[in-house]
Amino acid sequence: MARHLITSAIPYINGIKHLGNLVGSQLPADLYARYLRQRGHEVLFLCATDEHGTPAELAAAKAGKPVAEYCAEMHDVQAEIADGFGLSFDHFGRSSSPQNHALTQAFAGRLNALDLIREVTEEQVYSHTDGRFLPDRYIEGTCPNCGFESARGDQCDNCTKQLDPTDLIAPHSTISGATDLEVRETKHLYLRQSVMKDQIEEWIDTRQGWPILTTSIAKKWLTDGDGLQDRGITRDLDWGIPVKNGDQDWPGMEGKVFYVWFDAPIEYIACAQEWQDVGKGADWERWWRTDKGADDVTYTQFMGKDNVPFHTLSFPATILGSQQPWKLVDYIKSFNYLNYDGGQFSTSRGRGVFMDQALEILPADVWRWWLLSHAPESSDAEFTWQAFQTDVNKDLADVLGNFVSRITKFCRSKFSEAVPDGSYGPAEKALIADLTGKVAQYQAHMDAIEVRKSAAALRAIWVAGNEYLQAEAPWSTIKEDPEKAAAQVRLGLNLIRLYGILSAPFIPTMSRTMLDAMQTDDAWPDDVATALETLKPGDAFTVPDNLFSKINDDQREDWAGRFAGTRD
RNA sequence: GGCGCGGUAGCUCAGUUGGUUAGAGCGAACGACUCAUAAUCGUUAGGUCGGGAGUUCAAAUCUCCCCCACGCCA
Repeated sequence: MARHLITSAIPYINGIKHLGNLVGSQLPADLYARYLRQRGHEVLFLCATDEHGTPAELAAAKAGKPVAEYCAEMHDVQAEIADGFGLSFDHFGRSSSPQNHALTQAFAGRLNALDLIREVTEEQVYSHTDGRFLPDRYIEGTCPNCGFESARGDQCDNCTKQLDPTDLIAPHSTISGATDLEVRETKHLYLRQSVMKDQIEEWIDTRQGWPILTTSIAKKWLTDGDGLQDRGITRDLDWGIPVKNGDQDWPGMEGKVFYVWFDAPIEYIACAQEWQDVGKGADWERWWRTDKGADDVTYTQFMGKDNVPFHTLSFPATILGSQQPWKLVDYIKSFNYLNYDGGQFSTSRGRGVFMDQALEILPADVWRWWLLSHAPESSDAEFTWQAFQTDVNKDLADVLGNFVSRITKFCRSKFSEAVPDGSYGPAEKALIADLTGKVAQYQAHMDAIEVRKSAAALRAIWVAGNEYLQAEAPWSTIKEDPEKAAAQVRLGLNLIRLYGILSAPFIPTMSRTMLDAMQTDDAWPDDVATALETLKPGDAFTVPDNLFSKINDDQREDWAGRFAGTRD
């Protein structure tokens, strides 16, 4: 038994995430957490909402609510949806928690004491009407280069010229349209990542077997141009963690908050404190401090590729820079994007299926199965309704669901709703040998967090049951040799149990249904032969309703139209 | 413009350190079966591995050039 700390990239607070976000971090993290728990390992699986920053303030304003209230509500909404998808977080925290405030301030103080923070005076655009400094992308104006009227403060989308907000002709705020903008001097703190370049690079070089996607992104940021750059860790905003030097005030930084990229990953740690403080666990430092018991912890992070730089460079810079014995990540599993029907999912245009909508139209397990079996591991993946329909109908209804159905109904009609008696012969032994190999493959892929391959291996295990039944044909056997047929059915019922156990990380609800119907436990099959003897002659079972109803063409067309764009 | 991940059967994808007739699933055609959600099982068809040049006894796999798609950055 080992100890595994697992975190999923924390989703931003301003709205409900789409399926591409889900499959890029939370869902595969849940798959892995569930699997490790089933194998008997001690797991702490954490996630949270990322709540600070300008987008949260603007979303709250649009909703007409104070930002703290808005975030609290949206956190509960996201928590409920996560629960609906069966995401088995040990705790779903909030980056705005008191624990994260204190910890983020403590890290800043520590880094400052070690001379890894410097103050920089820079010019930023202030909007009187909005009453705030405007990030570059919230300023638009006419491009001085090409005359394009909607050039943004950081770049002109028309001629692609790199811009400063002060270059724009007739600049205005995209929040309010205000033109009463003014350039002001403001002071910010920068984390001196540049002096830590070698240390971080050295650390990354010690990481073995990371996905190419992960290391190539990290290396690029380390070596491109002038190498790793210092990065601002503060902003002129109201909503965030107040800048403090540990628990002391930071002269000159009054009214400023930490930049969201700095406090968000620290929430991974603070989340464990929250987990303890709400009474779900104890001794959180045992998971995070290598001097307090975390040296035997394996820490795995899941995230989309856009988050890789923060997890390979920024967060490690924070931790390494502190020179404190915090647990560093052991393995980063990163994902590419899921595209929607030939284009991108778009939150702003409401293109694609969002998590709440997905649960409205189909059970979570259906989404879990399809998304995980098509996880964008090696390259971007593509969601189409046509593929989704044929894939889940085939895999979940025809291969798995129908297997359960045909066995249980056959047994009920020819024997009873109890496991019949009969001993296994050569064909059964051969199947057990075959499955022993297939289960070993499945485990190997799950251990390696090869999501698609795991799904394929699991499916092959399901198929093996249908192959066996088709070859042995108990419906024929029963006419000449009822005892042999009884053995075949007994094996079939035990296969349902086996499938229920093995499938649980992917489709926990259907697995539960299968195991409940077989009225059995969910012990992992360390030995397949033994596992397939678990249901004994005479053990009662029930015939479950069909596990999954197929998606028909009308539904598919209806949904394809409904989710093509413009949500709400 | 620079960089990165890719470009393998109609579709979605596997193909470790270069080595026997390039694989899987879906879809298609045909056949078997009839317990089951008209489900299942089997067989077959389908690819000049984006294009070109090179290295090698041997390249989807290495090198160079080009094309395409996506993404990141300046």
